[in-house]
Amino acid sequence: MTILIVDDEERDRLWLRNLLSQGDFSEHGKIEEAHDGERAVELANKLQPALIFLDIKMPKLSGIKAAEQILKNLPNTGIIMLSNFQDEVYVRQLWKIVPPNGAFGYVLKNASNDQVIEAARAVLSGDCWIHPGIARVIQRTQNKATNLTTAEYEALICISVGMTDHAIAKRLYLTEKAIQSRLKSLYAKLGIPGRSEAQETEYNQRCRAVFVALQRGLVNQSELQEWDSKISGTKGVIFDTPQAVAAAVQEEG
Amino acid sequence: MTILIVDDEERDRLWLRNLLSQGDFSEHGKIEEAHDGERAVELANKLQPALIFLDIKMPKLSGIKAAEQILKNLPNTGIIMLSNFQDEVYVRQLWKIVPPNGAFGYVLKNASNDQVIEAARAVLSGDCWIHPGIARVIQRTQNKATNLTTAEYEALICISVGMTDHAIAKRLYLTEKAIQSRLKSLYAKLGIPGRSEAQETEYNQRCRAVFVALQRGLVNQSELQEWDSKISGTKGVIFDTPQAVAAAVQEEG
DNA sequence: GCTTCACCTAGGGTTAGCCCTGATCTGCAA
DNA sequence: TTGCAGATCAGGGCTAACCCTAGGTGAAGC
Repeated sequence: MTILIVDDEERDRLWLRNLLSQGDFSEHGKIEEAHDGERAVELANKLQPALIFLDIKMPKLSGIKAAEQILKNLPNTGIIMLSNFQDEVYVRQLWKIVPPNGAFGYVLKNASNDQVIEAARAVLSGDCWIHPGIARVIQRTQNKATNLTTAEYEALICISVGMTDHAIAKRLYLTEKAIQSRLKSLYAKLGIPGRSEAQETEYNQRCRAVFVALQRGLVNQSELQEWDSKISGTKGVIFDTPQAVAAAVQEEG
Repeated sequence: MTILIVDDEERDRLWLRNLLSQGDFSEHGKIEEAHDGERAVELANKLQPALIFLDIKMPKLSGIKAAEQILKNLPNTGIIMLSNFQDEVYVRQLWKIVPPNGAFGYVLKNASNDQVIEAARAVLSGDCWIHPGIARVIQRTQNKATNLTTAEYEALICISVGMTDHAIAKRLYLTEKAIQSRLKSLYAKLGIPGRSEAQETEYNQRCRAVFVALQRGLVNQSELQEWDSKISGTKGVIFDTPQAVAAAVQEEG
């Protein structure tokens, strides 16, 4: 049985390797390492490991995207994601790429040694193991009242990088009114009181929404940076929503 | 010579301990450990170590505050701060508490082993060692055109947690016009174009300012969380500016 | 003394963003 | 088919947030 450890930080690779070799995992096989996502995909296809530890934040190819490519060829691979943060963004993304009955794990990097071992065993025997710290995050992504639609999520990202309603509307091929409508329901789901609620505490909803989203891990710093360069750098469609694609095509033709 | 390692993560303590014992640091003394800021201050006063490694983000007492207390009693202690992020907030805070000619270091946690050793040697021989990654951050804190005043920084924090101009003014015992004035110069220093500049890209300055500040590390997530609870929880003065204190006293009396 | 600089204040104007109602269209399910 | 729910769009009202100019204060420095 081969285990693949993928992380760009030497310290973390070392930590996992020591941990795993203390258990009985390495008895029947080897532990291999990769430093980035691209190499991880290569090695996974070559070695067909039973278990892969994948750091999320890596150069070249993120852990999420690497997992997507690996699972395309080898859907039975057990994958354990490693993350520093309990970010809802990542959980959202991960949920989309794992096969319905696939076994995967999600452990935070401050996990105890026992927890990592536990997660490894669970995934190897076909179960999932989710770090307790992000249990409520998962729940939130499945609760209808708090789970954001793609439309609301788009709007959130746009205001987070500082775009105006007008700029967002142009970007998404919608009217400003539509954006305001999206924002309104976004604010509601994030639980931000409006002017009419006459609360004690006054909020600038727009900024408050960004703040709350940040605290909940709906967006995070490095994700936002990517979005910012994507939005300011190029022209055309950002999100692959049907309307946007249609409008973009129509405009060019 | 005694060395003190302060970090709430076992993995990082282990990493440092191994690293230091490989060098020639532990020959003439011991390496001690602490798990949080309070314990660090205790141990520092008791052991009077020549060198202290301090993680910034810790429970009970942050590394910055711990350093402040330690340096009060033992100004000649060499202190090396450890941080995950190259955040300008921390550099700002640190700059205020270190003695003018004190020796200190600032290393990021993704530093190589050699860099840590190098930093330790430098600080022990009375020099400073700053991680290359934050060199430009330091430069920015000393550049007049980009360095924020305390007033602008206050305003930045307030809009970052989502307060309105009105709420900020009430909180800081100022007029809304004063807040707007602060914000205006803040936007200028952050390089955010206004409506009048008629740029291609339109920005909501308020949100954009938060975004830029976040990317530069002028504010960060955990800092903002603290500010938020401080602001929404209590009434009265937030920042210790003279006017605010005076106004608060006058109001009560 | 004077100058400089950072900061607060003020007034008056423009606009973006939030609020409400209501209409249209879609897809989904009873 | 009917009804329900969601998303989009519209118009009109309101206020917070930005823009400009300009005067006043206090501290630091020549």
